[in-house]
Amino acid sequence: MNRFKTIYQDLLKKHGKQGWWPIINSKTLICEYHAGDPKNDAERFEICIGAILTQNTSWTQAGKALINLKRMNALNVKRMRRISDGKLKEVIKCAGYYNQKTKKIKIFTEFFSKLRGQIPTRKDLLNIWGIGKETADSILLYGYNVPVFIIDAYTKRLLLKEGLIDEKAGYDDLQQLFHRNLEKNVKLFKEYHALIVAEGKIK
DNA sequence: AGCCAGGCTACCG
DNA sequence: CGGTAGCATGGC
Repeated sequence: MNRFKTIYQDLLKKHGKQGWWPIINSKTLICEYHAGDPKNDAERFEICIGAILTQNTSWTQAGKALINLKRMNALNVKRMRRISDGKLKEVIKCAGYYNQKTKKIKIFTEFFSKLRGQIPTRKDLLNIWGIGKETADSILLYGYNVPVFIIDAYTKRLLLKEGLIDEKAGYDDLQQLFHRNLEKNVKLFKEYHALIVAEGKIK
């Protein structure tokens, strides 16, 4: 049993199942965690927009912005295209960086519409303005069930604390560590990343 | 009253 | 190339 697996088991024991990615319940307009795979393109689009909104922002704030969009029925390509930049800025304001995020969402929406149900490649995602490694990997893992391990600030802090990396390790270094020490299992990757965030939050 | 939040881009040397 | 300022609001 390697260290990466025991850390996972410890975190699972401590925090319980997280069930990411949260999806808005259409009736209650509440973000729910049920750990199901995305059922359709609408849910995938919602996950992608949520991933952009939560960049360097707490999910509490990103979720509010997402619900605002859901309430005005703008969480689909057709409506998102029609909404003005000014209006979009207004409703996502609570998630911060609203000028940049408006531009990112608009650009991403065009990309998404051209996918027509296909799974995007990581390379294509990274070529989109506003989509970096963490956002791309979040979209792939939670939106499309592609087994890529997501690295974030919490992940680095955790591995540093465990003495498994040094300070100068970068995103790709950390990702390789997880890929080499765990079986490529989508459910495991989803839950593990969520648990790392849960652990990171409480301090 | 600061500091931080589930990053990314642009620009600097 | 690696390093870093700027983006912005809300919660604590």
